[in-house]
Amino acid sequence: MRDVELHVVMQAMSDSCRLAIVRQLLQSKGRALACNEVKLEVSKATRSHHFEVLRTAGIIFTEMEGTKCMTSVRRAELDKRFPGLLKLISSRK
Amino acid sequence: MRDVELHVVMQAMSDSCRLAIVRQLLQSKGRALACNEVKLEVSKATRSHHFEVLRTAGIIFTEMEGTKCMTSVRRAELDKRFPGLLKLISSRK
DNA sequence: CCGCTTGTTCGATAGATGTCGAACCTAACG
DNA sequence: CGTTAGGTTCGACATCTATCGAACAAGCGG
Repeated sequence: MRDVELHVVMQAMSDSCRLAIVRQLLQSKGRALACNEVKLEVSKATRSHHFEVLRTAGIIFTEMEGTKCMTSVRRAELDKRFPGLLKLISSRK
Repeated sequence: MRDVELHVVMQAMSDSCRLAIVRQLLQSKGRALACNEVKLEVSKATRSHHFEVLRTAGIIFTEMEGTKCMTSVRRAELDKRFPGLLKLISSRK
């Protein structure tokens, strides 16, 4: 993930669905959420797709727990590589 | 421009060409640049397209001066609406 | 007035992206 | 073991996007 470029991250965050996902994750104060717990108005398939994009961009981290996949934001890594990014995202605009 | 959403800005910055444009503008310390002055490895048409996208997203501002169009970043507005964004962009990664 | 410089616009094209339903997979639960 | 719940994968599709060359427009400099 050290080689993720800014434009890739920007690209990942350029969709309002994905922005919503990350914002909800950030709001859950470190507690990982199951994909299902995130409120979104799209189908299962689309939802899965968006999580995949975020994962590929190095923005989220997913850990399987039984049949659920618990997801959280890679806060530390992102803050290190792109300081200010998460703050920017969480300030709702 | 008060109603530009973050995902629109992100979308605009999700292309490495456009990121390069904004970075060069930021580096020119407030001096507006002609589109031509910005170093890019794309055709005139494509270049024009990218400037248009940035303009629409409210990121740059263009003023005609003879046949040239002098462009600069809308620093103040962006800093106000999305604090940290420009810093994030200019830190080369 | 002619040609050059600077950009814009148009039409075309190839590739990426968002979206879905349906089929599938795999743990957990009875 | 059969069923369900949570996700993924697979086409399919429509839309968007980046890119280009060519044609156009509009100042400017001689």
